[in-house]
Amino acid sequence: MTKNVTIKDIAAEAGVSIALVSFVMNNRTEPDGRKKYRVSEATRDKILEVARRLEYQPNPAARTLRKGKSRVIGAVFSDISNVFYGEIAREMEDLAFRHGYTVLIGSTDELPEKLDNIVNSFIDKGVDGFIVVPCEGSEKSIGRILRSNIPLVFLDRRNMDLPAPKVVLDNRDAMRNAVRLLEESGARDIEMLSFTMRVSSIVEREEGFMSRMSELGFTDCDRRIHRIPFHNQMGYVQNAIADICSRGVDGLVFATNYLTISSIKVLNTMGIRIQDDIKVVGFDNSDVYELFNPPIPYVRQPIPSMCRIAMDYVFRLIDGEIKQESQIITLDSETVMSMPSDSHFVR
Amino acid sequence: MTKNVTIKDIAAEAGVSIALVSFVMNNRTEPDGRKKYRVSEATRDKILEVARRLEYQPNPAARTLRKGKSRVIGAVFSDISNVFYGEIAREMEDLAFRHGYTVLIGSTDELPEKLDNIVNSFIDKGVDGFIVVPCEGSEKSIGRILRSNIPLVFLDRRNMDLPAPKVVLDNRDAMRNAVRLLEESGARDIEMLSFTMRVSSIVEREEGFMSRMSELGFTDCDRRIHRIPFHNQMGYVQNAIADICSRGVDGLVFATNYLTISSIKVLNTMGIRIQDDIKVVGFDNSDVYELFNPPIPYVRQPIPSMCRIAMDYVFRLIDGEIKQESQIITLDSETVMSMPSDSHFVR
DNA sequence: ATTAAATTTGTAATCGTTTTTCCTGAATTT
DNA sequence: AAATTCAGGAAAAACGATTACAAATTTAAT
Repeated sequence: MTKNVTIKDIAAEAGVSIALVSFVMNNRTEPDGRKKYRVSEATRDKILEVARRLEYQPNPAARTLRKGKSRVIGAVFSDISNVFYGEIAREMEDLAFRHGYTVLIGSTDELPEKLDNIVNSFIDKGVDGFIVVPCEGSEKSIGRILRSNIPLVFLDRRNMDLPAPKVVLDNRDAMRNAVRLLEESGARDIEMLSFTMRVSSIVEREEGFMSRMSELGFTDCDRRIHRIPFHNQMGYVQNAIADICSRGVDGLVFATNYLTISSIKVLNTMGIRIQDDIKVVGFDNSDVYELFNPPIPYVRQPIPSMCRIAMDYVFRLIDGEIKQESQIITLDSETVMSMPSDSHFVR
Repeated sequence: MTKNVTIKDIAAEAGVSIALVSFVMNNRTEPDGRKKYRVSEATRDKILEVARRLEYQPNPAARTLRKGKSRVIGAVFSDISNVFYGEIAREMEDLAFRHGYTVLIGSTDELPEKLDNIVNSFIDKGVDGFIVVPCEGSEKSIGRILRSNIPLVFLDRRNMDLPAPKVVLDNRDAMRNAVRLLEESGARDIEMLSFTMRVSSIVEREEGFMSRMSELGFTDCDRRIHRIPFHNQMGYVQNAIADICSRGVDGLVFATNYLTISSIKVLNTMGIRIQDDIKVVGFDNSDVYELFNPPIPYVRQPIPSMCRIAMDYVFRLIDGEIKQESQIITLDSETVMSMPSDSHFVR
């Protein structure tokens, strides 16, 4: 806003060249012991003193322009106000900070146009790397990231065969486990609530469901999956649940946390006793599970590991330690039946 | 990464000067009808064609360096994985996008050192404006923002008498309403669960509680407030709730959403019937409220308005339309009592 | 003392845009 | 025909930092 202190001002004030100031400010240590810029103690101290006195703040734009790196990561999720992504964002923020990076966040609402806007905007802001949860129809925008040569890592979904690491849950196995939990608690007539959206996570969870169900001898597995549109879902959930209950289903699994929670609300409102009239297994953690007796078991994603691995990839891609190619990193889910421990609240 | 297309490449390819390219790319129209750059249709088209063909992406750092504006807002919250801040973040993201801005997010965990780190990092990244939920002891870091002449707006809290707009809830009134809801549902012996943290929102909510309680004729109002430390709170919540219940309290209000939800969980685990053995009113929205019968009423903050107003201030400060000075914008809370359903008790 | 080597510091190019100033030739006016 | 406009465009100076290279100075070696 007002005239900011620049390296030049410091140089003038300290009576040295700007190069020297730059050197001191960055305190470059000889990387390989070879000859490098050295500064006498005296001048170094004087420069530092002046910098402090004038409250020097290096200009990030100039630095970025020169170095070609902004130390900003762009994270593109479905919706940051969804706790699942909220936790991911939090984890990434912490990891990024430890590496001197910050995180820009964008929510797509599963709309390719929004994703496109965000991607363009982030490229325009000069992010050094992307972490993206791709929505349906986002191929074109993702292509732009690739062509811009900005490092890219996919998270949560791998529904595009592009040369980038993909950090995902073993969704198939996760849903098989969910069904198994229901079996163990005595459910026999099990169905699934899912989205029509064809993204890998959803599709694979449905596959896991069908896989286990056919092992159990069911032949109409696909008919046991109820798919509702992602947008304006609440009405559809009500209808689906009403339909499911009318047919005396006694076990229910869900493709996402959102479906789980809204279904629980609907069941509750309808006066259907959860874990008694119908058994359910949740997907992702939620505050509501432990309000039931017994608590609603659920399948949990290892969010910290997912984030750590994904961020590690972007950093290494940015640093040029590895080159970007198609690879899939699959993480195991955890099934949780007891109450979460207190440590859950400690950060 | 690889050589990016610059304005210079386009100029060469189109056989014009770089100035012309810049002019066309920014499509500057004469601001006051005075003499300005004029470009013939032909050259304009050619430049645009070349730019498109070469997939030109303007370099944001260079632009920022030249213009002195980054079009990035820094948002500093307590914890982005808390739904309350998640919703705020989402709202801000949308508003920012409409104005061509993006949002950097930082979580302080109510720790002044973390806030300090975030603030420094954001200043270093060159944000154009700050929206901050200040935590205890963050005066020094906030001072740095002020001295950097970066526009600043406080959100949710106003516990610092500094020259910046403060967009806050009418916390006093909100909590008076919460108590009133309890009165109406028949509670007589009402207490409050709060944090030891002395930030304005908490303090004012406590004041509201005491204000209404003394109107009701209670003289020991302050003794009716249980304050627990913010960090590692779960154990404290358990103790506090146990203590409260042992004294036959029949109504309970909470200073935050976190306290509400964890208390509900504890009460539930202890086998205490909410709205029956003890009546509660929640603070901020939550998925859990409507699982009870009748649903737990709550006090809601007008998040969209808060964000709209706060963002409006930063934008106008950035544009120099207004000058930064101390002022407080107070918003009214809403009390929500959803319809009772025919659901059974959650237990 | 003289020269070579080592240490400290300055010069200038560069990163990619934006923006002010100025130049050219043609059209219009007088 | 000379003077005046004006459209269309080029040149160059910023913006603030980094960094290769050269220059100056000190120290060491003979």
